Amino acid sequence: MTDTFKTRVHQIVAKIPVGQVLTYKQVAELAGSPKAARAVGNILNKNRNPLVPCHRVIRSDGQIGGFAFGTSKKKEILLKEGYLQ
DNA sequence: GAGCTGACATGTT
DNA sequence: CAACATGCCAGCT
Repeated sequence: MTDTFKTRVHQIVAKIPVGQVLTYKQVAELAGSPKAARAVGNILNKNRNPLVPCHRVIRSDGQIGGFAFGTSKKKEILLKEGYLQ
């Protein structure tokens, strides 16, 4: 199995249910590197796979963070998903 | 094909 | 507010 950090991040993020979000740090920790929060954002940013809801990954501060299609768009999606209100 | 540098959507001190 | 720590990717040589 291709158990690389990048692949693992994709699998974890793809399993996030609607209305729920994970932080970059949480995803990095589940992926096997609790200090690789930045790497998680990098993977989603460079790969931004349509199969991976990268908009469901936010900062540990509760901030939206960033988004390849626009930070405002990410907020809008979370609003629509029900995480925000 | 292999190695190095820079950039990045974070986090902690 | 600013600097440092940690990991991956893209581009260049």
